[in-house]
Amino acid sequence: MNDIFEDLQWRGLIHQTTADELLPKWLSSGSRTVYAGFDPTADSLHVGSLLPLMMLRRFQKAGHRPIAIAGGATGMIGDPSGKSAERNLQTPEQLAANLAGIESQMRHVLDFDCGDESAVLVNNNDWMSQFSYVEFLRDVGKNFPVNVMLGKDSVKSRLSSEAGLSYTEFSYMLLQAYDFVHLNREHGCELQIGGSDQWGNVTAGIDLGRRMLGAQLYGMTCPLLTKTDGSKMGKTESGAIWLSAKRTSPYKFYQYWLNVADEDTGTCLRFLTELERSEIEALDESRVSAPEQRASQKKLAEELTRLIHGPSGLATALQATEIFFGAEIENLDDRQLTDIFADVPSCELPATELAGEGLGIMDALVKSGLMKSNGEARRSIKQGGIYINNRRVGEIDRRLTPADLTSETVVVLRSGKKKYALLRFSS
RNA sequence: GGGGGGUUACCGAAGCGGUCAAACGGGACAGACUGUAAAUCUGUUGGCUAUGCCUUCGCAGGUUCGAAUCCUGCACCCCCCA
Repeated sequence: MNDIFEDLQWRGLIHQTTADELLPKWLSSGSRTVYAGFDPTADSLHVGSLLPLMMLRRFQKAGHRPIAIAGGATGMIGDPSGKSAERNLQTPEQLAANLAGIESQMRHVLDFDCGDESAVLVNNNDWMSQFSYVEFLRDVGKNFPVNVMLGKDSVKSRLSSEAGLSYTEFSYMLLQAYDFVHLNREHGCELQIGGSDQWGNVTAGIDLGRRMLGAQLYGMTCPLLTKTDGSKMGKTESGAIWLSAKRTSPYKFYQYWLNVADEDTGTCLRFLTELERSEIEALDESRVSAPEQRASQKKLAEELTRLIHGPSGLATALQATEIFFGAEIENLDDRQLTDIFADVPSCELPATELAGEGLGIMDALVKSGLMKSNGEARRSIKQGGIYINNRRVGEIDRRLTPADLTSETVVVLRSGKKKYALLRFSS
């Protein structure tokens, strides 16, 4: 059992704890059960969940038992953290499908089958839905002094704002607090971890545990993973970065991390990877001495892609990266191309188009959707912005023939630096 | 209800009878440079079977050899007075 507390501390992952003095000893003196909450509103987690997920992984590796709790019930109500839109109720089928998707992703990070320290995924709707309103008020609500609740930052800030706070949102902390009590009773869970914005909810759970069970529970929060400009990690103009390969291809996932700004990379390495301190410090150094090599970003992207998408996902991402940034495309088969160009639009054409004179390049560009009109295609070619299989096209009367097929049936068209389209010639 | 102003390409904005596919700025796209960054520089930015042809300047008509530009009606927007 290594000293997890010290490791977390130098990584900067400890924002606040409920027992600064006791916690290190408590963690190193036995196997504990730890939980963190996740949002089951989609069938995949996104990059924002990576930090708590890695936290659980660190605890599991240090010999503790992780519990991931999906907020099937609390997710319907909404944390009163300035969200404007009402949450929608999900059907039980949707929720089940989402949980299944999330669990399959968690399996990459957590070990669900290793005896005493096996990870567990639970859904708080399973026990919340058992309560009647009166029962909940009697068993749980009775233990919440309103003056304490009013003292929480999340409530105070909302009360003084114009938006106000609905009774439902005000009650949110009771639900989350009860989760902790339930997990303690059913699973012996004694520590809750979460983002620093969860502090109020975490401590509410600890208070409730003491009142209802007389139990000594602990809480720990991590800093939020944000970029230096204050925006959230994991968001791009085109949407969130997901952990599911279906929603975000391994290539895009890899590229996201490869493109992290220098200033943010050190934090990401500490928060999201398991690299040794010495290695991370060497990378910090490299960002000063040889920033153009971006060794930190490469390592970060590599570690995370391997963890989430496995060695084969990483291999695909690396191969795709090589191709997307210049390498000529050759010696690949349809399967590999399909993997690599997973995000790229493609269009089917009959193989006969290639026969005889072949298919005019301008025609091909328009049909692929890469260019809106012949005129645009003509311009781009003249400007040197069009490539076939990553080889620049020189003349506008270039024609595609079977010799241009880079695999059994595919020709790869590219406009500019990164815009690709596949033409599939089926017989 | 009365008076005035506006509606131009992706956006903003010139043009006020021919030389207008329409200045200029932004954006976007491409190229060079570069660290797959930022900045910078260059080019392009209605369509086509392309030194020409076609369709565009709120909508519908009209005047004229010729209209984004003038006239009439309609729609929408803004301002001022009641």
